[in-house]
Amino acid sequence: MYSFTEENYLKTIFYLSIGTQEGVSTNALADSTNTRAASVSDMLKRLAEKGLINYQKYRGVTLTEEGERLALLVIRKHRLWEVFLAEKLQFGWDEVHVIAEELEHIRSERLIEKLDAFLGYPKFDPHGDPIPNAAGEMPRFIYRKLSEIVEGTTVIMTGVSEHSPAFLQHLDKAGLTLGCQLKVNEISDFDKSVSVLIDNVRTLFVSHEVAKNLLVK
Amino acid sequence: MYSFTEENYLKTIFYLSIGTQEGVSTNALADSTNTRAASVSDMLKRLAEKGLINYQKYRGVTLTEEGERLALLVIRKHRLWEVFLAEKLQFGWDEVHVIAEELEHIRSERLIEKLDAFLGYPKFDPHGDPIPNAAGEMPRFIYRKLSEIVEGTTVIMTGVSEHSPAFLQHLDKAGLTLGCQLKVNEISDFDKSVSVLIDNVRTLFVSHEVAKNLLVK
DNA sequence: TAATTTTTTTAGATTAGTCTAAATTTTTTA
DNA sequence: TAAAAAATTTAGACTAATCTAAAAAAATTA
Repeated sequence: MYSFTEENYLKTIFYLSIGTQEGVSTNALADSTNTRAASVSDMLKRLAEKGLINYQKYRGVTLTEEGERLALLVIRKHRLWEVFLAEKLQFGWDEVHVIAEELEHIRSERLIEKLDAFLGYPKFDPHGDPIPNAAGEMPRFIYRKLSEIVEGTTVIMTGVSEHSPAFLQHLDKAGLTLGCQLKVNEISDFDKSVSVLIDNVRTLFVSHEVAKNLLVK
Repeated sequence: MYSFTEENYLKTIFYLSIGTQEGVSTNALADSTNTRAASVSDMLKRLAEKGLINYQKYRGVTLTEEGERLALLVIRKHRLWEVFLAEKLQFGWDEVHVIAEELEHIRSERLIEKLDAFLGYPKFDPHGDPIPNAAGEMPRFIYRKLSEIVEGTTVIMTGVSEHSPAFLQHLDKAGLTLGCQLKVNEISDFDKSVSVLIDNVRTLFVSHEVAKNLLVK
C-alpha cells in the first residue's frame, strides 16, 4: 500500500513525462508538488527503492512499468470521480478537479469498479481526458490544437490542455463546451485570434491563447 | 483544518461517550483506536489545546461543544457515504462501513451538501442510524432491544447496535432486514432465545445474543 | 577548457503521530 | 488506611515527509 504522497509523486512524474523521452528533473517535480528540491531528492530515493521509478543521481527520473501502472490507476480513480461529481452531483467542470484530488486516494478496488459501472463505463472525464482501464492502460489519442487548424476547416471540440478553473470558466462564459462544432472562419494576421462559427449558429472570436488550449478532432 | 487522525479521535470519543456522564478513559480510547495509552495521552493534550475536548490529567475526557459539532459532522459524512455506497453502488450493509471510514475525511462542504441532495436527504444510514444535519445536530431516538420486548408484542426492526460484517451477514442469512415486522411469539426459559413471526409469514428463532443487538420500535 | 552558474544531493532539523519503558497517580483491596 | 494493582502520564526514541543551508555535480558561458 502506498501513501497519498507517494501516489501524488507517481502521478506528477507521469504527467511531466508526457511528450518527452528524457527523465523528469528534480526541480520540475519540486515545482509541481510545491515542495523543495531537497524533499524531492529524498522521496525519489524511496520510490526507487520500491521499484517504482528509474533513478540515478543527477539524472532525471522515469516511471518503471509498475510505477506507470500505479500512476494510471490513480488517474483512473481521479477521472471516474470527476465524472461522478459532474454528472451525478452537478458540479461544474471547473470545480471537479480539486475534490477529485482527494477522492483519488480512496483505497478500494471494488469501490472504483462499482463506481465505473454506476457511471455507465465512461470513456472520458468532464475535460475530455480518457479514463484508463482497471489494468492501468489508457488509450492515447492525438488531438490537434484549435490554433493549428487551417481556415475553412470544421472540427469538433474534444478536450482542453489547460484545466485551471479560470480557463474553464472563461470557456463557460464563451459557451464553448465539449462536443461543439467549430468552423474556423479566419485567423487574424494581427494577433492570431481565431474567428469560429459555433454549431453553425453564432460566431465567436477566440484568442490565440485560448485556441492553443482547445483540443479538437 | 483538522487531520484525519484528529477527526478519528473526536469521533471515537463521541461514540465512547454515548450513554455515560463520565469522561472517556485513556485506555478505552487506546483500545478503540488501536494505539497505546501513551499515544492517546499525547493526542489528548493536543486536542485540549485546540479546545475540542475537556481534559484534566488522570480524569477522562469529554468533547467540548465545538468538538461534538465536529465529531457529528464527520459522522454525517460517514453515514451519507454509507447511503451512497448501499443505495447507488449496491454494496451490502456489511461492506459500507470500511469504505466510509476513508470517505468521511474528504474535505468539501459543498460535496457533502450535494451528495445529501443527490441521495434525497436521507434521514438514516443503511444500519438505521440517524444522519446528523449540516449544523452537526442529530436527533436521538430511543429504541428498545428485541431482547426486552414482552411476548405477544409486535414491533418493527429499526436498527442494529452491532455493526460487524459477521453480525450483519448473519442477519442477511436469517432474512432480517430493517423495516421488517417482528411479532414476539415466545421467549425461551432455557436460553432466552426468541421465537419471532416475521412479516406475518414465517417464524424464526433468534438467539438472545442476536436479540440484544436488534433495535426495534 | 576553465570559470561561473544552475541543478541536485547531502547534512542536519522539525513536526505529527506513534512506540516502549519508566515514573507517577488513582483505584482497589486486604 | 497502607499496600498492591491498575491506569495514566512522562521521557526518550522512531518514521515519513518536510525544511534550510551547505556541498557537490552538471551545464553553461566566456
